[in-house]
Amino acid sequence: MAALTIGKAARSAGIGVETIRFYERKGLIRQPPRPTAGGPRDYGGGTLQRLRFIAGAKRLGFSLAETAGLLALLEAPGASCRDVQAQAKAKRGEVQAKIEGLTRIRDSLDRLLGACPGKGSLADCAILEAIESAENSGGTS
Amino acid sequence: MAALTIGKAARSAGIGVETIRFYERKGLIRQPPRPTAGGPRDYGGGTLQRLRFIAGAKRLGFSLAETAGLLALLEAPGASCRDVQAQAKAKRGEVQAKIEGLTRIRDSLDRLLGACPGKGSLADCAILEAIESAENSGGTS
DNA sequence: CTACCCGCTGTATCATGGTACGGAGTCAAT
DNA sequence: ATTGACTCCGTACCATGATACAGCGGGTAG
Repeated sequence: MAALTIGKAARSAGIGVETIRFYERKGLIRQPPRPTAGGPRDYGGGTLQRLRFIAGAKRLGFSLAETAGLLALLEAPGASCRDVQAQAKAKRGEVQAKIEGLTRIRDSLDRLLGACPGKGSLADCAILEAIESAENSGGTS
Repeated sequence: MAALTIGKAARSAGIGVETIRFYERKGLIRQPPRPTAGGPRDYGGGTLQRLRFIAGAKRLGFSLAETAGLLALLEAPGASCRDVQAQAKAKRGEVQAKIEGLTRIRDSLDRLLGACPGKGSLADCAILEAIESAENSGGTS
């Protein structure tokens, strides 16, 4: 396993060098020690794995703080699968709520697009009128 | 129409005083002139209407920059309903794309929740494994 | 030998949408 | 007369997730 410099690790994880350093500052990963022999730090092994984990969690909608929690679980001695499942369930609920909010917004837009003549002066624009009178249903922004 | 101070306008529009000043700094609304007679500025009439408009646009998912565009249309001499409709259609597309991305995320979470035993040690956790190997489909975050 | 890329470090900046605070002035009620 | 509520103004700060840049040093390629 050839030593991975930060640049190679970044490319391998599909993120930027600065992003890795940002994660270090945020405590998501530990900065590898400088080799006693000098030279660049080694981002291979567990560190690269953690970087990939962060990328994967991000794809699933986890925030960095939540991802940090999952990473902490990974290292907790008594952590169980149930803990992870609870996090995933909570996230699923959040995502579902966002979907519902956005769906309401989309439907409102559809309704307005249907009601708007689409030509002529602004005075006849159903969309602007609706925004002004603000009788649209609220969404989880 | 009794003169609306900034505080009353804020309550009336359901936002904070600081938020109104923030919108002024951002150019979304013009700061009303100080009355020659002294005393507080008057946020009634068109200004309050604009504040409500901003709140309505926000509920429909428009960003402040986009809302500024809509407000500019409201004042443009030659603006037509078609311009507004184009913005709304574009926003609908964005919202739809976000919904699809989130739906993929939700489905991934469902799949993982189904595959995960939900008890036992982390070594058996399908969720963590999946995050690490990152074979989940990407989402529009 | 020099250019150039890379790593290392610290700090600054960006976008987004606000929120908070300090200090001064004004106004009405007690 | 003093308190309290409010405005006004400027500036600073928050979270989130990065991104950029300056300045130093080492190794390699031409």
